[in-house]
Amino acid sequence: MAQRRTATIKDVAAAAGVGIATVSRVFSGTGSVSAATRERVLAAAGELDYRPSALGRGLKLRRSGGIGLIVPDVTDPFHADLVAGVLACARGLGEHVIVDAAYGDPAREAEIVERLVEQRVDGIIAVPAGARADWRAAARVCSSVVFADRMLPDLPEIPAVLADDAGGVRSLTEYLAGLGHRRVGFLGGAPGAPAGVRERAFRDTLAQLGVPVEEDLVVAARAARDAAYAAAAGLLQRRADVTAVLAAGHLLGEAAVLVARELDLRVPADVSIAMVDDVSWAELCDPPLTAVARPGHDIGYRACELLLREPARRGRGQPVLLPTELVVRGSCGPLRPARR
Amino acid sequence: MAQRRTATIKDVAAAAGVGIATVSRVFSGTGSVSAATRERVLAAAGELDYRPSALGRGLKLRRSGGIGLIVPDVTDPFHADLVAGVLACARGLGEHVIVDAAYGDPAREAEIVERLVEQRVDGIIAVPAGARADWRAAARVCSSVVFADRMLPDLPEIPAVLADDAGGVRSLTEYLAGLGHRRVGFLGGAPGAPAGVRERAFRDTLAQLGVPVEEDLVVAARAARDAAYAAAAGLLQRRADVTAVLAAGHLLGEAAVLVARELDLRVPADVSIAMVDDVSWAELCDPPLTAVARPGHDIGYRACELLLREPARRGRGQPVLLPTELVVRGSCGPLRPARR
DNA sequence: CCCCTCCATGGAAACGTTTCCACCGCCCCC
DNA sequence: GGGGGCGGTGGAAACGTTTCCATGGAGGGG
Repeated sequence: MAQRRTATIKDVAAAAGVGIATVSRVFSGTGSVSAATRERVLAAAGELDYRPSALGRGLKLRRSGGIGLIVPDVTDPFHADLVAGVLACARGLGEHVIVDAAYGDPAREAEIVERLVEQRVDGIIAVPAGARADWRAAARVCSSVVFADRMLPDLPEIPAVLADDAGGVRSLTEYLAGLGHRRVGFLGGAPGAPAGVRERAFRDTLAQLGVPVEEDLVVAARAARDAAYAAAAGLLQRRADVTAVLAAGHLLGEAAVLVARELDLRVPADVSIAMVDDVSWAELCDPPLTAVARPGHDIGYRACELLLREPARRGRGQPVLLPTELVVRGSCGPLRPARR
Repeated sequence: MAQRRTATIKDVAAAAGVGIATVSRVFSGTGSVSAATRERVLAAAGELDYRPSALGRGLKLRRSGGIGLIVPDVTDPFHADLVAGVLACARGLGEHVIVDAAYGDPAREAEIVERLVEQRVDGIIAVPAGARADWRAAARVCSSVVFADRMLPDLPEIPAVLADDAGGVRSLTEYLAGLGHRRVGFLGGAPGAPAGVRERAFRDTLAQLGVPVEEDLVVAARAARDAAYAAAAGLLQRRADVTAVLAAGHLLGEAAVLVARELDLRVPADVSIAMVDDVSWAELCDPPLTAVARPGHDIGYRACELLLREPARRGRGQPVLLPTELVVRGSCGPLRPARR
């Protein structure tokens, strides 16, 4: 039982009195093997505690049977959802998933891509941080690439699965405007960030509704807690006349809630707050936060499907857009006389 | 540039006019190669866009250069932290990480272990769901196993890295008792769950403080949102005289907060609430929740270190215990006259 | 001036699979 | 009754590395 080394296909073949080709056929399910022989092979394999080596198979097949997944941060609830979606799909297709976090650093991301290529992964799903990694090379050398949640303007040819952020922000903006708000603050992502879609949607929707956009109310912050807090604090202190805040991400929403509390602003009596990303704490807040849910799990699942099952549909056409959903809770109220 | 197939070590050797052994030495850093030759090899490799294949190397070395990580749910903030810790450590050691989620299902877990063994991972880190997976076999066949956050009583020989849950619950219990609370409800994990440590610590601490434990106040719930909610609702409705609730996990804490709100109980005026797991929403709650922080990131990091760097220290001795920290916020107040 | 050592290098044998090919009976159909 | 498939099987050649071993010089000490 406690054999010197892990059993190989050769050992099984010898033990079962057949050729290695036959053992291979039994385990890979290809070709034809008589029932009796299969039985014998399986028995021998069980006896020896044999597990086929993915390394040997991978070398021969020139693919590892796994995919790579790069997210900015596994700790972020949205990205965690996305990871779960990829895992769910990959499991169904018999692939394992190598996960890594790039923390928004293009250099780190490039390094991860490099490593994944060496692993000869069957494909890479990434929430890309930047164009520094040689995505094209990765796609060419050994695998295909699908972007999730974000796409890179420089690389339109790489397929992507995105949430309909523009639609989400539009419904949020319309909702706030519908409540009578005219001076709505917008907390957005970093200036150059690909999330510019959300800011554009905000501006467009307001324009469409005939509400003038005050530049002063649109602020941008890096995707970090401190930056988000600073941005929110800056906005609410500078403009005491703001009656609603639209946070374009859960970190920004968190900051808005914290700053409002710090400034003793009642929600929604003094300010209405709404955000993008319906993370779990939105419901725990007091009052519960109105938010736009973005389907992180589905994005991951779909990206994985696109990568592994639909090579045909990849590469041509527009990114896949998944719908968002407005979840109205208690953090937004009708316009009241300006505070102060 | 767009070569027919990805370049191999042979192609590089031919292009550089050297033997493949030399190319191998250049890339693996072993043996000695003259500077001039190294230069030539690197140039040729660059020209051909060569990446060594981890598959070939793995086959020869009989290890894949990756480790497996099994958690109940990547979406859970605590486990996400743990994953991040493992990733951080593994990256430093040049190993990749295959992540999968077992959702508390021992059968699924066993299947994942099986797959990881086939991948010939260098080791497995698991937050184990049960003893159904053949952990011993996994450890024997190809890799070593380290448990994180939980251990299995049936398998004391498998090394583990845990949070000092007993200590955390003790400080929480003492804190509540110190505020004068005598009828403290305890929301704990499923009856058979390994988290029994927490319930025991609760009972022991109370006993030590001379506070009698009322069985009626100690309830258990499966690790799911609905079960947690049901348990919390049951407790608070059944015993209106409870003045404080200790939730032994963030899902249970969430449930307690929601139920308290549902029942129109003011926190902490009517009930004090405290929980294990200092997840990010604890600070966003109103009032912010007092909690015991468990070092998820460190647990992951340490488990990975133990697995990859300290094979000597594995196997012998007690599990590694990492300290917790009581974070006092505003959700617990001094005892007041019973509600009603 | 010779021998021993050491560095730089190449050849070749693993590592554990899959799969092409060839082979052998057997059954079925003409 | 003979020939042509065809199901079942084994041999052997890849797949891309690492590494042991052998070889050939160069240099240094006796």
